[in-house]
Amino acid sequence: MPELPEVETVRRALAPLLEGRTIVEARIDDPRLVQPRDRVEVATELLGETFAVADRRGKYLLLRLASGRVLVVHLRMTGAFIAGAAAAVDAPPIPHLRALLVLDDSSRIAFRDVRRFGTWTLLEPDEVEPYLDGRLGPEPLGSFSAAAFADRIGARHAPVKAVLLDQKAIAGVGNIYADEALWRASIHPLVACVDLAPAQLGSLHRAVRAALQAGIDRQGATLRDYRAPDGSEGGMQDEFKVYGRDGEPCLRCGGPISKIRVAGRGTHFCPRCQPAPVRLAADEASGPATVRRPR
DNA sequence: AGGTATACCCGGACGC
DNA sequence: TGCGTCCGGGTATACC
Repeated sequence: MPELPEVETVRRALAPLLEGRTIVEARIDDPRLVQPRDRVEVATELLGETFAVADRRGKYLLLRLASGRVLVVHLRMTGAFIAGAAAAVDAPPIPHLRALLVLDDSSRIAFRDVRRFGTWTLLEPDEVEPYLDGRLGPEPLGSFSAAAFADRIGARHAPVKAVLLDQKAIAGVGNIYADEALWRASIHPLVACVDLAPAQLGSLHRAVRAALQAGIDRQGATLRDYRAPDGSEGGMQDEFKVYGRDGEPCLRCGGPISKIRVAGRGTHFCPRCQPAPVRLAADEASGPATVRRPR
């Protein structure tokens, strides 16, 4: 599922295809994509617009238009752009096609979405900043200091994994990269942020940035649905330290990776390298046998 | 009130 | 073969 690294990969691929191009045909097939707006209305507003810059904030793709309006796209679980040969007129039909843009160079930009959770939100210039600021915390790969990170999450009582998933805390981290970052920082996903030592907050800050950057460097992770607009797969899934590796040996200590549920999400970690919070010791008898108390 | 937990949307994958 | 259950991003709603 697309998180920051996947969305950034999509942005980089779309930018040269979109920037400077004018929309000569716009079609929105799925009313869900733009609700509560009317799909014909949105398509009509897009028609004749020229793409200025393809930008990103967190997991949102910001397709800035010459008029100052912005098409804010969220891929959610299975949303994907298809451009180039796979979207050409003579290409085979695209399953789960939800929208289609034709540009003034005759190229086509298709949007496919199996689960239909994806959204296209067309915002007026003055709506963009309030929209994003109301939903997102700071950009983790921007000028985001360890001190700012600690200020932001250090007092939270929720499990650190839940806080990493909170887009208002830090933008762009999803389930996969949260697990990867916690492993890199050797922090148990259930530890409350407020219980993290200053050094741990520092190492988590570094780990979040490193995990996301690794994802971008490998052009994202393809588990089943994610594809870049040209249909290519990412390579990050081969680099995962813990995600999807339950039962397999930890790459640091050799012990078996565990899987539990945190904040309603499947959570992978190494019980030996990422020691459980003391608070959990009482639950140990009823919990999974793999959860160990730190020594 | 503030923060946290849960239901919900949707449809493919999986298991019985 | 078929049906029920699971999964998950973000938001609305419930909860404490």
